[in-house]
Amino acid sequence: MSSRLKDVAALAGVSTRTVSNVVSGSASVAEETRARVQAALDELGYRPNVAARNLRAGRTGLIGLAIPELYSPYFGELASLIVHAARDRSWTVVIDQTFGDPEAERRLLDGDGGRLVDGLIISPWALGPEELTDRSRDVPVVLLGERQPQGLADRVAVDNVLAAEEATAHLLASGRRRIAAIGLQPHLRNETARQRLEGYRKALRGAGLEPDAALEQPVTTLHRKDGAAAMTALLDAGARPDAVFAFTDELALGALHIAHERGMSVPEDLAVVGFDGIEDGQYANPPLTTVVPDKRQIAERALQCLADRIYSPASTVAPLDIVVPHRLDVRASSGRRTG
Amino acid sequence: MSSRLKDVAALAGVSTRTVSNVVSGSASVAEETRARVQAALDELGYRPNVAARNLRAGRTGLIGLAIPELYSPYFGELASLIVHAARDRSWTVVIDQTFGDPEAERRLLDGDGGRLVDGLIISPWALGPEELTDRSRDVPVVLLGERQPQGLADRVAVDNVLAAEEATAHLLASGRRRIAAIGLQPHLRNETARQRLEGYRKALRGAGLEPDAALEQPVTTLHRKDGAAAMTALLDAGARPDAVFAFTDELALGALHIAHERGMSVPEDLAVVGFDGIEDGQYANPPLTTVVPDKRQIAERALQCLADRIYSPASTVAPLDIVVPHRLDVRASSGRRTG
DNA sequence: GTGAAAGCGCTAACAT
DNA sequence: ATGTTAGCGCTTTCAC
Repeated sequence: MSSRLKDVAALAGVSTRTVSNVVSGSASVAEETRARVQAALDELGYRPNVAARNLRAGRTGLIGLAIPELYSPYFGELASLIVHAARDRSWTVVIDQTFGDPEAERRLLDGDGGRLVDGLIISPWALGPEELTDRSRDVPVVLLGERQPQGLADRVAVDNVLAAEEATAHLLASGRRRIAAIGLQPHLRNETARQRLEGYRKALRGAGLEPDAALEQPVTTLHRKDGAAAMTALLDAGARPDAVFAFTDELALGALHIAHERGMSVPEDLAVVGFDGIEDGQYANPPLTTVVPDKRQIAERALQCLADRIYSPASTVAPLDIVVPHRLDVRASSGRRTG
Repeated sequence: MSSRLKDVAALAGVSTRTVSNVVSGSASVAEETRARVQAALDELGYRPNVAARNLRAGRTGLIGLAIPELYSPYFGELASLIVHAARDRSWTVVIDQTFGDPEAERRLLDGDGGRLVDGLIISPWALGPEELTDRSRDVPVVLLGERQPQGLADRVAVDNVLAAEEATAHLLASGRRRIAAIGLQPHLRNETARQRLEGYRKALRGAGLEPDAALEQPVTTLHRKDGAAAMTALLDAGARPDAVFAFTDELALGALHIAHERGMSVPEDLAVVGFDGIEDGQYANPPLTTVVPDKRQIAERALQCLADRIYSPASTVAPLDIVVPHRLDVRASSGRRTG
């Protein structure tokens, strides 16, 4: 079926060495020979065998991206940026979905039965900081979001505490006082929700308000339906919030949906702020105010970390803790109250 | 660094053959030997070298998924399902984004400089049916959406004409008469938009209406912003539609957004129907009526096609043209008009 | 500038 | 049941 270097060499009447040189362009080849080889290459429609190349090179040219799920807008956007940026570095991305399963995360960190990838970017969900530790460390790993306390891997993230504090402060500044937080995840070891909660409480205290447990609503996962359920629970419990800070945009959109269903007008009766800067938010009714992490930079820096570790395996540079910028995009959902 | 079969064999005092047998579990090994080998395996933290295995097997265990973009909800959901279903078949998916670039699509079909994947699932965007033809055909290909007329590849899709006809008929049934179509793409060779337009017109004619060019609005790409721009153009041109059939949900959501901005109430002043069944639609205001392709089945059947071709390369089964079911999810955005 | 050949790590055909 | 070894297709050292 497909032809090998040897076939091309035979056809061109040269050795495989020469064909290899022509293909890679590395060493110099006499012009006349090159032309003859190229003709043979074209005639046979030669395609290099990646597996053989990899075996030889000791690298696969593949990097892994492990995210909870691909279908949610935030991870979709992030994955898109990473796949794109990886191509610029001649890497191909293989994507794994963990669906928040700690076993799946552990397995991937552990190498997943086979050294398939040269590096791994993982966005942990179920695993907490200390569990990110004990792994065989065969390939470089970059953590998205979570910090690894013993410093066993590079890490790229926004400043969640600060961002949440700013989002909450923005609501406070528009005169809101009963600001609900939607998105606590006490059942997970994951730090992200904890940090956003911390920023939220910090802002409240900074404004002289004491956090009210009745306004802090946990969720199971981070989808629209969870935001809707949380909002429903909040309202049914009589919490009477005048604003909501949701830890993700999807949660915010779910909450928004329920607010409409219940006849509350946004932002008059209820201001809503989300987190993630997903595209949907701009087209919600009203458009959603949100904390926008610089996703492009997350992708870029994560790949840069991987590149540094992969191409300088001996490097003893201490693990990096990279904080990427974010901004608060203020839109209509958190406008000043008119009522 | 990482250990090879040979190292394990040396440690356990057996041959590589035996270690290989233990690892793969294929041949029978004496219980006592197995235990000794297993101990050595564990001690060295052995991980098989995928590249070597692939080279030996003549397969990579990788399949390619080429889609226009990963960040849009429809492709995100589809990719998620395909990645998931691939894992069930012990395949790993490498994702490529073509961003609607015909060159990128051609390159991927052509093998992309190296036989990296065992099979390719591609959702063509810029390339038309006839251009899908001339390729080296090294690995099996499944086309999503587009048909390849010479029958050079399997194809999986919904019946676009029928689905569009049903969507339009649904709007007609609720008394709409000036139904706009948003999503024509005359600049592309791609068949999908053409088929949905055909179904739309068919339904109109079936109701005794003549298609009105002023109500047929082209778009450049298929995002919310394009839907918004198309809706704006339609309204500014004085087309006065009483309903919109958008060829994708994202277009529909963009149109919905503008309708709200212009103070039109949905569905009273304007009914809206989309296509794709993305999750966002359910949480829109009002929730979006949409044609829902059975995406799970698209993923499943596409992988099945690939599996059949990959594992029976000699098979002469004619290329399949698989039509997966769809349904119309009627939600509030196309409710009966009250005005 | 080009050829011959070793070897990357694995599996399986061929031995015993 | 287990050892020995050829060979998957490629790159590259060594020789000329």
